[in-house]
Amino acid sequence: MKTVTISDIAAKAGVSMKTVSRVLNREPNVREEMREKVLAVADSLNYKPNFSARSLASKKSFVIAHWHNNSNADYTSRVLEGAHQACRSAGYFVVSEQLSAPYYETASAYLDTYSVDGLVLSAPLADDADLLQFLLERNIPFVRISPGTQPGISCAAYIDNSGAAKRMTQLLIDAGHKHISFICGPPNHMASQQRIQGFQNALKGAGINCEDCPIYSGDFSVKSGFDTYTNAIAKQKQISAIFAANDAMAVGVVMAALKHGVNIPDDLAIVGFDGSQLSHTIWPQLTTLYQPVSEMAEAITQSLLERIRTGKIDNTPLEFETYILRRDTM
Amino acid sequence: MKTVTISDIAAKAGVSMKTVSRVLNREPNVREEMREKVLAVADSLNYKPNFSARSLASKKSFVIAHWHNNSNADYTSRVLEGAHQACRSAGYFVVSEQLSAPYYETASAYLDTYSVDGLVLSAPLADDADLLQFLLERNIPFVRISPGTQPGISCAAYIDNSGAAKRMTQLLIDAGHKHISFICGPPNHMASQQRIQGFQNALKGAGINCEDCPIYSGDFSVKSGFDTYTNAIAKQKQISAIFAANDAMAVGVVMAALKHGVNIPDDLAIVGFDGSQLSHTIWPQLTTLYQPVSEMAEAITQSLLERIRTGKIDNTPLEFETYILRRDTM
DNA sequence: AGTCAAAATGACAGCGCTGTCAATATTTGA
DNA sequence: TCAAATATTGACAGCGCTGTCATTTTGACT
Repeated sequence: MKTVTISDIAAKAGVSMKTVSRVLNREPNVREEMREKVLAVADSLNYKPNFSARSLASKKSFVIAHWHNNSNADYTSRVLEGAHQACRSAGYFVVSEQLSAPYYETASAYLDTYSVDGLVLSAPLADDADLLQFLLERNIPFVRISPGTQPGISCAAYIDNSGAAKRMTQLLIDAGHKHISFICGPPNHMASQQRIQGFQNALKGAGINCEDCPIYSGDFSVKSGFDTYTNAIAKQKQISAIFAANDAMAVGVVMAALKHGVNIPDDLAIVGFDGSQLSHTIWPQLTTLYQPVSEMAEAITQSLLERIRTGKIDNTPLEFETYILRRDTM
Repeated sequence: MKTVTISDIAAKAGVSMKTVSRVLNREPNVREEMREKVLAVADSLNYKPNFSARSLASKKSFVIAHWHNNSNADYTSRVLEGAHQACRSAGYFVVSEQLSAPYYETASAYLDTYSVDGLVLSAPLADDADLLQFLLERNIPFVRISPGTQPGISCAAYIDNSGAAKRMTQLLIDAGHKHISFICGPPNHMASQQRIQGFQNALKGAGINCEDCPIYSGDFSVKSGFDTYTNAIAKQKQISAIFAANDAMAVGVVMAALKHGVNIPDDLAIVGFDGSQLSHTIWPQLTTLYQPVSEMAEAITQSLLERIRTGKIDNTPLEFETYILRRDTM
């Protein structure tokens, strides 16, 4: 089966190769009738473009890399799914890579070997200062999902962390809780700070004494939630609800509370933040806040492709809606 | 910064482009001193090969696709990691794709658009008869991880399911359990059948009455483990241990048992099979059987690359060792 | 030294496409 | 109506590499 090339199309349509190329690449300055004729011929010949040739001639790779340093495979796979979705129609490949520290060195080695047209960075890698500076210097297009720092240096997908945390806290308050503990993530993580902010706003709005609502910090791992409950919260019997800044820590709290024989949610309500797979894998199922990770990834990847195509930089952040998934733990 | 090409190397080394190409591609029939000189010059010029050009000229894509239909992101990410590992040194890309049903149609559409040199299929996709036939017909090199059917049609990575299940069962028996229930996976899944086999072998070897040890079937999901315990096992007080054919179902059992107020492991021992991330995320941590998924993927990918490079087909299965991770639930 | 096969090397076309720039067609405006 | 401006199209080189096949070198054996 002979490969069909644009020169075959050109011959059959009675135009030049370049015109065929223009049509296929949606370039401007082609008459409508020409476009239609070429498209029809291409279709009749069952033409499939050759990426390598395109890539060689145009010096683009048609590869988008997704880099992460997140051991949460569920989160990563949702990001990847969205990125794929965006790339499929544009004819781009996505390769997903778990980057190892030191990030910018690994990145540098990677980019020496493979050529990529753009990068999708997901949190917390999206906040690695060295890596960001490196990418900026090398002038490699990148976008970020839920970065916590340096807003404005790239296009990014966000959720309203503060607002969402406030709504979640309000839910707890409405249920009558007055002693609510919050477990936040790493202190340098802006998203976590924003969630604390929303938590405290809700408390203030309801006239609840912040001193009754201690804040602890974990590291976003299941273990840190488990340990925080065990070491710090278990003995404080007046605390009737715990809000963890992500699902993994919330699950850790659930597990630790279960171990202490606590009745969930009657004696202790627990809520998380993420809408992760894990949140409904466990029993009791976790009440959490759903983030549309896959949609965020798709949109941000689309904007990356747009930037690559047009060369125009538009760093307007994309904000996404979240909603509470109310389940067993409150 | 001008791109360094093989013709630059050729000029500086005083040889022809073709000789440089031979050296760079490890082709035979190059004198040792020539090889060394070329390599030295390439290094001094900091030469980086151009994939597109190579690909265009050689009609290879240097892309390996990993296809799966597994919603278990943890498992998939471990496979991907291994595949990456194998491809990195060979200069291949890996793209990972969740294939949607009907598989062979999606596959066909995918291969019409993208060109790939080979495929890594992970279970249960590795057992889709239509897809396999399609790949065989199109003569696309592929390898499989833990296939349950049609051994011999491709190179594959295996573990000794029966032997491993036997060892795990023996552990339970040695701890004094005489009423052990087994939850298997989908009946057409050979790995699951082999695990049942091993379970029953151990029972027989210990002279335990199989009728005291009922077998139920789930679908490898957390929910099916949860439901099986709740609907079928909970009321059988004599059952003192449950062996689930994978971690997800075992976790479901743990969760359901927790919900029933059962004391684990004193009143009920539970063991899984996989060594998944999930197994140690929950409390109590699950005793499980570790499978070296990532290593399996790496080895099998290596053999795929070998087949692509040499054209030689060697479908000798690769068998891997497993070991029991003993934790809280038994 | 001479012969011949095998090993090593090189010349060169061309993979399929796009960028550049020149050529031609069409529209605009006076 | 005609020149100038603009839109559309085409010719062709060449992206960096490998496959093919011809040529040269080497080594083994008379």
